[in-house]
Amino acid sequence: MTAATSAPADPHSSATNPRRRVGRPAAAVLDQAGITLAALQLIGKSGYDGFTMAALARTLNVAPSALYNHVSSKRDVLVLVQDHLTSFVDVAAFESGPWEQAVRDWAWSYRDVFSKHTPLIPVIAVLPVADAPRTLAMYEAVSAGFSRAGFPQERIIPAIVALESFIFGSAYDATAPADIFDSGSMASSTPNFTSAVQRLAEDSHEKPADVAFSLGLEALLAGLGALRTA
Amino acid sequence: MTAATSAPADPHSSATNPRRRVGRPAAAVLDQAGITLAALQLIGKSGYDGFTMAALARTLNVAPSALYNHVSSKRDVLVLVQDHLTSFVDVAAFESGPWEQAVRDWAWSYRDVFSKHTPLIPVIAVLPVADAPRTLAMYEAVSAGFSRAGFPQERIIPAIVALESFIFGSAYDATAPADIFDSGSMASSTPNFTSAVQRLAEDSHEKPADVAFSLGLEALLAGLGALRTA
DNA sequence: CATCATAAATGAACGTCATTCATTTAGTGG
DNA sequence: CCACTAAATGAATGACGTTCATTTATGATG
Repeated sequence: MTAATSAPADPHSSATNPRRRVGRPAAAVLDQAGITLAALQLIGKSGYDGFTMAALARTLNVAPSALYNHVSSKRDVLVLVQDHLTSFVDVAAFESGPWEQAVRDWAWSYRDVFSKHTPLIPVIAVLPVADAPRTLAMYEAVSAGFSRAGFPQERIIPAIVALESFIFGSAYDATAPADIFDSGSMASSTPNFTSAVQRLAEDSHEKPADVAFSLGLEALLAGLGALRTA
Repeated sequence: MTAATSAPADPHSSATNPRRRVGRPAAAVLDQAGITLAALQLIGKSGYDGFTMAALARTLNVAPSALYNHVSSKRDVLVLVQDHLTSFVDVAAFESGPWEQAVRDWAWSYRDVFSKHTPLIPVIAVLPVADAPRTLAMYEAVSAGFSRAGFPQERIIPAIVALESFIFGSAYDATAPADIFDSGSMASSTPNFTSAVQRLAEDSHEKPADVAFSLGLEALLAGLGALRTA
């Protein structure tokens, strides 16, 4: 039933793919950068459900086992993807702009990037920074910004971690279905909650996840900003 | 190699298990509550890696397929577990105490419960509240507390969502390895970050995750509290 | 130029899981 | 007493991640 079964003989066949060969190719077909880009494309096209080692190998015209010459596990690929995505997070304003706006830019872009990649969050959250150079570079830029803004050294990391925790949680929230708060048949037994949900729906035309993110971020900005020694 | 293989014949055998039978037993062996408790025990003993439908069935002296008469998928079991765990989250103070302390109690207990169950977070974050009655009850208690504390109706849900996002993200952070911020060989190229990490380690004797959680929570309390109309 | 170690690919296993299904059985309502 | 049905079995299925023996082109070495 599989493709391999229906085209059994002749591994040199150029009918299926002119570039397919056996043994070492003219130049290495694979490397980590190529795998990362292919993974990113595949995820974009098929989502994380369709993201399997077999599917990834297929887009690279390679056998699944070939991938293991360049990465040691699927998790490894996810780490590569994560680190690549981090380069799309906007830290520019930390170099010059005012602290509050820099954090705003950073936080919104960080959330937006990873709300499309929530399956990476369990990976990031526990990943030693040394394993992801671009992620480390992001932390350096952010830390520098906090330092310049007058934060006491020992508060910088906790403040960043707190913001990041909020961002990761919010990335999940941004993917929640619109009717997540519909209490259905139990509405009558939860009057306070139900009326709060209704009032939100009536009053606001923005996406609920954006309202919550904005509210929380501004609260954190105000609270954390108070730590600065001007 | 499996137990089934090594004890092939006679399903009525009482040697392996005196209670094992074929067909409908005197009373149903399984129900959702029993499955939930068994799942919780299994997770406690073997973690989420060891939590498989086969392992769950084994602890219940039942074939894996039998579970599917009571739940429709493994995810279903996770939802049941999640809802059960939610009953351990402390919402008592919302009924009487001052708002700030109620939120503190709630947030810390919420984080503590789910930091031991982070694989549930992707499930919770996207789960319609109607599918988890105890979770819905928690929201009702919290909403009531916010209402009583003088929050405008349309801000209650966003405020709760913001707090919850922070709590979920912090639950992940609480499980991170201690050396997560060790920048290793790249330390010299990230001076700001590295010195901030060092200063934190020197100054604080508490767990870094707790410092960050406290810092973020107090900032959110201050910022969100300002929304109240006394 | 011959040879040789090696990087890098293949494809055929494996083992683990969740899930499905035909079948069997034992209570229960008519 | 009988038909219905809830609830269990265990065998089968199909993904999927990963391993491994094997093969081969390539570049370095002599």
